[in-house]
This record gives sequence, C-alpha cells and structure tokens, in this order.
Amino acid sequence: MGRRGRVLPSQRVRMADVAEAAGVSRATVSRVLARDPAVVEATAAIVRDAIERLGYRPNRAAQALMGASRTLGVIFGEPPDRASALLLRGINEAATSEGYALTVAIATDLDGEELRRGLNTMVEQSAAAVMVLPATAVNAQVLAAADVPFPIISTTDLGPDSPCSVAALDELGAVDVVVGHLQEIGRSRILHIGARHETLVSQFRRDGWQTRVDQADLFEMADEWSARGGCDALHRAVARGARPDAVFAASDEMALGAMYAAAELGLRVPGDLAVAGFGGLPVTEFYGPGLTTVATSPQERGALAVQECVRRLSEPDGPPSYRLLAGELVVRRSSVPGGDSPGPVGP
Amino acid sequence: MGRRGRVLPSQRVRMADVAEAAGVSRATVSRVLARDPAVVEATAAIVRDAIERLGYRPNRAAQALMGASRTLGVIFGEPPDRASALLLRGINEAATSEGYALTVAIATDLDGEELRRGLNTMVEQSAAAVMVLPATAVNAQVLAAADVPFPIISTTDLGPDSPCSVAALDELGAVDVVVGHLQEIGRSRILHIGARHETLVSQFRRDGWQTRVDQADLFEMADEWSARGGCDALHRAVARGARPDAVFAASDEMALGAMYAAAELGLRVPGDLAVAGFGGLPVTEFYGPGLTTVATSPQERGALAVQECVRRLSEPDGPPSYRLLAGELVVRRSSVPGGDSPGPVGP
DNA sequence: CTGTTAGCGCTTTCAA
DNA sequence: TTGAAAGCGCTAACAG
Repeated sequence: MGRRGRVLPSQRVRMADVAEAAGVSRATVSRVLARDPAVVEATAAIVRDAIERLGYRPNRAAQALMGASRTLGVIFGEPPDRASALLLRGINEAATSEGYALTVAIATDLDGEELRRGLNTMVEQSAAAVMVLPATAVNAQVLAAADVPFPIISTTDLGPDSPCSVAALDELGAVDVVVGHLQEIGRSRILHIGARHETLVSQFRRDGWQTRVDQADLFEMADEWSARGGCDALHRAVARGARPDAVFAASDEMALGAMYAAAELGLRVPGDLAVAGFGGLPVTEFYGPGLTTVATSPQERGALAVQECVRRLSEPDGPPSYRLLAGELVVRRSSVPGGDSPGPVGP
Repeated sequence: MGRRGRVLPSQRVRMADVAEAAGVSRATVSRVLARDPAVVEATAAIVRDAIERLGYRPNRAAQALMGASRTLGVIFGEPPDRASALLLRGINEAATSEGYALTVAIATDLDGEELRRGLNTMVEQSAAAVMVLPATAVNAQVLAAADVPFPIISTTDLGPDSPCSVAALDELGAVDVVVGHLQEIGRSRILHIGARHETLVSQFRRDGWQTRVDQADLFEMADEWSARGGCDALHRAVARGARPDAVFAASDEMALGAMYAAAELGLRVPGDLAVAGFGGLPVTEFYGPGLTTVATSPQERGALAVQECVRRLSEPDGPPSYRLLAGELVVRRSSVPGGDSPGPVGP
C-alpha cells in the first residue's frame, strides 16, 4: 500500500526511480554509483544515462545510515579572520575533490564546552573525520579525552604524542625566523605583543620569542587579538618605560595597531622601531610602510588536513600523523633600515 | 540473528539502548527528544536520565531520512574575507540556538557551475533550507531556476521579486550615505574604485555612486578586490589624468591600497584626497589615519538569514521575505578636513 | 499517555 | 553479472 500517512511524500528522484527507468534493480544502481567493477559496462552506461536524465542525487543521510559517511566536519576556533576563511577554502576544495561534503561548528569559549558540543554535532551528523582549527589548551584536553567514532585532525600543533593527527604550521620555527631577522638588523630590545594567551598559537608565539629574547619587561599582553589591542599594548609598554627598538606582534593586525601607536608616539618605523607581524596575508603589504611578517598558507594547511582525513579513513589503524608546514619570512619596509616613511599615511 | 554481515557494527548508543535502559519504547524516547508534551514528566525524566547516562546522541542521518532535517546549508561566494568569517559566526550562533547543524559549500566561479554543484550537495545533505552568500548575476539566475526541495535565503539583495528570501545589506542606501558625506565635506571629484564587476555587490556599489556622481572618467576598475587592486587602480586613474579630490572604494581593503598609492604619489589624505571605503570592520580604524567607511554587521546579517530560514520552514507557504539592513556611516580622519597625518606610517 | 508497526532511501550479503 | 531481501536508526500514524 506504500507510504502510509506520509505527510510530505518526497518529491525527490530516488534510486528506485532510476532503477525502474534503467530496467535494473536498485542494487545495480547502487553498484554503479560505487563504481563497482562487477557491473558490466553496458549496464552501467544505461544506468548512468538514467541518473543523468532524471537528475538523480543520492541521499547522503540514507547512505550514512548504512555504511561510511561522506561528510567531514570542521570545527572553527578563534579568531574569525580571513585566514580562517581561507582555511575553509582550502578544506572545501580538497574535500569536494575527494567527494566529501562539509559540516561545520564553532567553538570559541574558554572552558571547552562549545568544543564538546561541536564534537557532539559531528557525531550526530555522522562525520567520517573532523578537523579542528586553532585550539586552546583546554580544548586540547577535550580532544584527547573525546570519545568519538571518528579520527580528529588538528590544524594547531598538539604535539607528536597527541591522539589527534596534526597538520599545522611550524609556529616555533616561523617565530624564530622573524625574531632572528629583527636581531640580524641589529635590534636588541624586541618587544613581543601577545594576546589571548589561552590559545595555543598565542603561547607558541611567545615561546618562540622567548627562546631568543629572554627579557620579561619586553613582553606586553594585549587585551585582544586585534589592531586596537596592538595599539594599546605598545602605548602601555612605552608608558611603563620599556623602550623597545623593535616589535614582534603575534598577529599582523596587532602589528598594524602597533605601527599606528608608534606614529602617535612620534616613533619612526623602522628607524626608531622596526615592526614585524605574523600571518602574511597579501594585505599586509599595505600595512604601514609595508609590514615584515611570516607568510603562512591557510589554504595549503586546509588541503593537508583533508589529505590526512582521507589517509586516516583509508588506514583506520594507522597512527595519527604529525606534519608541520614551514612559514616563510617576508621582509618589507617596516624592518628595512632606511625604509622610513616619507609619506603622509598614518595617524 | 541481528546485524547480519555488518562489517562495522555501530558502536554508538542507539535510541533502542536508551529505551531499554529506561524501560520504555523507542517511540517514547523519540517523543522526549522532540519535547512532545504528551509524555508525562515522570517518564520523561527517566528517559532524559538514561540519555544522559549512556551519552546518547541522536543520529541526524536517520532523523533526516524520516521527516524534516535539522541541518541548514550555507553556500559561500567571494571574497574569502573576515566578513564572511563573521557571517558564518552569526549564522552558526543562531542556527545552534535553533537546534540546527550547518553544512557548507563554496561557489566562486563565474558560470554558476559551482553554485549548481553546491545546491546539489545541499540536496544530498537534505538541508532544510540554504543560505547563499554574495552572488553574481549568473548565480542569481541559477538560484531563480533551481529545482530544489528547500527554501533559499540570499544575503545579497536579489530584489523583492526573487523567489529567494533576502536578508541583505541596503547597499544603495549605504553607498549613498558615504558618497553623500564626501560631497558634504566639499569634494566634487569623487573617484570610485570598483572590482569584480560580475558580483552583484560590486554593481550595487557602483550604481549607488553613479546616482550622485555621474562622471565616467571618475570610475576606475581594479583587477582584484584587494589592497593591491585599490593601489594600482588609483595609480592608473591619476596617470590617465583623472585628478580626483576624493576616493570611494568598493571595499575597505581597496581604500587602504588607495591611501598607500596616495602616499606614493605625494598626495595628503585627506587634504589632497579624502578616502572612504566600505565594510567597516574594526581594523579599519587603523587603516591609514583612520578610514571613513560604512559599517555593516555581518553577524547580524547571518542571524537574520537564519531567522528567515526558520520562518520559511514554519510557514512553508508563506512568501519569501525581503529585508534590508542599514549600514552605518563611520567618519574617521581619512575624510575629516584638517585630519592630515603628521606621522611616519605609510610608504 | 505509551507501545506497535511500517517505512524513510540506501547498501550489502546471499543466492541465482 | 545481477536481483531479492534484510536492515541501518529513527519518526509518526494508529491503536490501546
């Protein structure tokens, strides 16, 4: 008698429709979709033709119910910047080409509650694997303790012993390169402006700086991971007498803010104060006189994360892998002696 | 005999497990989950307790298979900037609080192919409704012609007659406010720098400008929607003799690039050249001497879009709604006469 | 107020 | 090489 009280009979073309149109069974259609070589080419062609004609799209929910799901999860963290948008781009492109759909969640709180909820969402969505973007220390613990039926790939370095795979930036190496550069041009009082220290990347950046510059009075904590934060931080540092001859900010935006503050303080960049940031998106070429920074490729990182999802899925018993991408130093006028701004842009 | 040749027997706690633990039927558990008031509180409490104890998470795929799905789709377009990251934030927050999960796709090409694929993905994922971010004219056609089983909400203005709901920015109004401001401070040769004219927002911004400034020689097309694009465009405009006394750029980043070019050309901002952008994220306070712009709230727009999804879902026969959000003029030194930069930041 | 039952659209044995 | 049939985990009549 068919769909009993079905309120809203699905209008969608189903596999059964395709099967009927092609004069085969549903099983055969399913096999064609799965590229099962057992199906003889002639039959397959007829089926594909029917699929095409009817505009059939398989129902992922039904597929997921049965076997392996074809969706990957992404859990975003702070900050909501362009880099995260690019990371999503990279992930999407790779995922699409591998035939995966994407489902997302966001976790920005400090106690791991949102991450826990996000992971729950992912199990509800039957994600096959999930990628977690910048994490806090608390989140790292949540991840390590998570009882979930899928592999987790972190795009923040969680260390080689984490149960999660990592596809991250080599933070320490990258910081070493910028700070080293600042020292090479002769700066010895390099102020580090950090923020949101509960995030792992923030800690990495400070740790990297500390390896080369071990002076507590040259660290200044900004209130937020932004230009405003960087601006206020430099003002505070100078007010308390820090007298830096260079600034290494934990983000490019903070570096921009610091340059603004420098202008307000009458300090020339780079003459009186060399400035470097971290991130390296194209726009930084126009930050101040041109900002020295470390370029990282969020898109590449995203693609790498997806690759790792695919690998973990194909070798379910393989160990989590640990891969770090190198950042690339980009030297611009904010740290080239003699590159002082002649022009009128600035506060 | 149970699960016959099941290769990977699901380890997950199922509704049946909860039902057994609570000593009720699956139907009752289902009702508790759906907050069906028919279930007496005492029973519900027992069930909730069992759910909690077993760590049960419903399987969305199975739910979707039956009735209404609880996932919303988001299709992103250009550009991959911070605004899109914020929009996702707003959407996520609203969606989560409404109990929806999110699935995403990206469509950035010019011929609508990716949009079509994205919509297919959404059908496959059984999205209940989908939100489409900045669109091109081609995409608008694809959307209008789309044969999909869910309502579409556009965060770009597709006009009041579109079959899609719109929850967008009042582009024309916002542009009118900025350009009007430039005129009020006495500028009469306002150059507009636009880019990627295949996108609707780009067209809106030019149209808005054209209403107030109708001089073809004061329009300059940038190669890209970026600071580099804005910088090169101003150089080109000046080289061909445009002699503007103000710039209205279609994006804040392009405005930043224009200010950089101005410095290279020896033009003071705002003395020789007032500059205004469009977007208004906090960082623009630090673009040049502080950038005049129109602030828009991507997060709010995202929340509005989700609201509209929910409404369309609850009144399936209601008409698509058409709602425009106002932008807010933010005046900063780049357009305040006498606000010229004394400082050293700039090329 | 709660249980029984019949599928949702698909994959996967198993048999032919 | 293909088809028949048994579910995957859940919801929604319908009956009690």
